[in-house]
Amino acid sequence: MGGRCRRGNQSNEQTMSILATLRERFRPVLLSLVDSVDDLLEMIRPAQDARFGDYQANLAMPLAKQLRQSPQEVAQRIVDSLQVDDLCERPEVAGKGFINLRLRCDWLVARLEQAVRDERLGIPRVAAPRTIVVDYSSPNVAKAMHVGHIRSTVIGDAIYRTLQFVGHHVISDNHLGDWGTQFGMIIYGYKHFVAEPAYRAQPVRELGRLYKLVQQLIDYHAAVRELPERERQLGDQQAHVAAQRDAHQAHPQDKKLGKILRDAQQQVAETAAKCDELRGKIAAVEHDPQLAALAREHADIERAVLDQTARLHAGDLENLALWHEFLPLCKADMRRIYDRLGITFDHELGESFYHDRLAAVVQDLTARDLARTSDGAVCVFLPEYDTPMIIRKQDGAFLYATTDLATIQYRMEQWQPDEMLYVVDHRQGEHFGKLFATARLWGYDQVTLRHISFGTVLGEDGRPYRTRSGEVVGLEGLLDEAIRRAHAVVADNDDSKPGGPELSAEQRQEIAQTVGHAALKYADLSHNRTSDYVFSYDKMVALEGNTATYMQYSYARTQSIFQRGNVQVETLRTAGHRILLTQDAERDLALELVQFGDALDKSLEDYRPNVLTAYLFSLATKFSRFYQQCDVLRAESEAVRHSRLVLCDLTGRTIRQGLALLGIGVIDKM
RNA sequence: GCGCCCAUAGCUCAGCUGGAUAGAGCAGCGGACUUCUAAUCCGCAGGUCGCAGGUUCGAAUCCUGCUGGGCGUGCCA
Repeated sequence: MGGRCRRGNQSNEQTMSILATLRERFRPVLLSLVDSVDDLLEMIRPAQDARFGDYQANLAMPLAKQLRQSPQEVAQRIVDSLQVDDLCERPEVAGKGFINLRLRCDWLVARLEQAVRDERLGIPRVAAPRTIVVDYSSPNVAKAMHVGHIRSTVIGDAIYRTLQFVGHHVISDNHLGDWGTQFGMIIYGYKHFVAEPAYRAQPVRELGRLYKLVQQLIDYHAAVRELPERERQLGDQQAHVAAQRDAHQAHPQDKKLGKILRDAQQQVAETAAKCDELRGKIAAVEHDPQLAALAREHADIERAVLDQTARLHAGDLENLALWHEFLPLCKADMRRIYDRLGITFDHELGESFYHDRLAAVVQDLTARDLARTSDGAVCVFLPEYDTPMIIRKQDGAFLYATTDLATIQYRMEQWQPDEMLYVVDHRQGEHFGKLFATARLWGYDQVTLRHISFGTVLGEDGRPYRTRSGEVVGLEGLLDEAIRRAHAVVADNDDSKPGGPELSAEQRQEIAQTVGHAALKYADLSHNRTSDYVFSYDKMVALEGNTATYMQYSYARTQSIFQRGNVQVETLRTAGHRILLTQDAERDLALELVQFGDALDKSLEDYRPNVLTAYLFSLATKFSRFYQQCDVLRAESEAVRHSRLVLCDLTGRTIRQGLALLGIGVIDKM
């Protein structure tokens, strides 16, 4: 072969992703034609259709305009002076001026043979590592984690792992909600309602019950207060609808009136639903004599809870002691779930950590004239927003925004990051917009602050995912169910193996865990993070098509071949076997393998894990086809057999590595 | 009212800063197990890319308007 060092000492091109390599080859050619070439280089991309080769450059068309020549002519000029003969076949100009590139087989082979010998599969570390803080998960420790926490946790973890793999200095920080009203609620609940034996037996469970109880009582009083106003509103809106209906009937063809009527009707429906909800909350308490009694005794519970919170924040010894007692319990409980998911953080600096810095933040912003008092609250007014960011309430309390500012300040002092990523749902977009704008005014204008937003997890009815009774779905139950279903499939498949079952009960259980957790994570990661997605157990654990299981299955097949063939993988890697790409399926697989780096680059471009899942799915598909069409162990010759074994090994390693970056594990046998 | 987001095949979704005949998976139909795991593979069928204009050599992609939906909107996080 010998082609792999053809350009040897020239650059680190050997390890660059293919796209980057191709772009560097185009750069000098384009620079000889025009001044600004970066946008044009972006127009080199993987071919959409195999008929157009492996890569295509679409830059001749826009260039033709500037140069006042025909696109075909421009394309031909570029091709004529393009130096790619070592890595591509002769480039072709096609259609309206597309340049089609097909990689040479010997170049592909050289790439692969290099990857075989490299622990990192030939993926280089970035030349200029950045320090990046990734802020994700961030649950309220006082509440059990629920379905709403999956996306932030899983997406954040995948971004963290991927950034780390490509060589950045990444710091993960779980910004726990450990200091807010939730703790005031628990403290109040503990002081008034605790069942001591239950607390001694299962403290977190009892704290959870207290939290819910206090919440219910607060909701009750709020509902009692709010209902009359809502009913009055409903009456007004119904009268409005009646008036609009008359108007509409008088002018049935007037579209505007029709729309006004529909809007009014919709408002009525919304208000009616709201009233029902409030009545439901009231009824739930009043129909239960014990709850009703508690509600009467604790008429002032809302204010009392705020008071407990305020006392905690003010350093009240009793409340602080309770907080110190509860927090480790809650955190340990939370840790259990993270352990199951295989997620760790470099730091868990919760809201409480920043408590001492909040007053200074407000003071500093005020001193710099960035904040001023308005209606008794300290506000930062921003030109691009109608409403200010409030950093201290009328009553003197600090807010989420204040803590976030203190957090930015701390992170900048402590870690001097180049970038901070907040993996938080899209509803907080405006909050982060204001936060970042304020931070920049405050002087943090060098760091890149980014809100990595994501959509809501919906139920199959298209509404935010809830249980049938309307409660949020606990994360732990979700995991259990995923594993239960995975187990059923694993057992079923094992039972139906041609040679009879191969797995022990323990193995099945272990596999079910890996497969179940993977299914849950993958369902999330494979969707574009910015869109809402419909959660479905059936789809998630379908275990076929574009799922983690399909990849895990592909991986298991690679390992199974080694086992059946008694192949020592270490020996295989060091033996220097040549890779032979004779069948289409082999070349397709080879091309896909070599594009791992491209996939990582693209996935990180906009922090979209679904780019990586799409790559892995495509790789697994190419492997399945190869597996189907090319005998490995019974290959026609030793040379082909070795070549194919090496391809299997590379595929297995790439799948394992790719899934690892998504926080998903593999199993040798399933 | 204002602001942000969304609308692509029966269903769930991709579609990268505008590029060649819009792609997957599921569901449907038809094939392939004496075979390294059939959790697979091959084929067929299925779309006026919400509607109407505009920008351009070229628009699912950019702009405007409209329709339908979601979310946010001064002291929650």
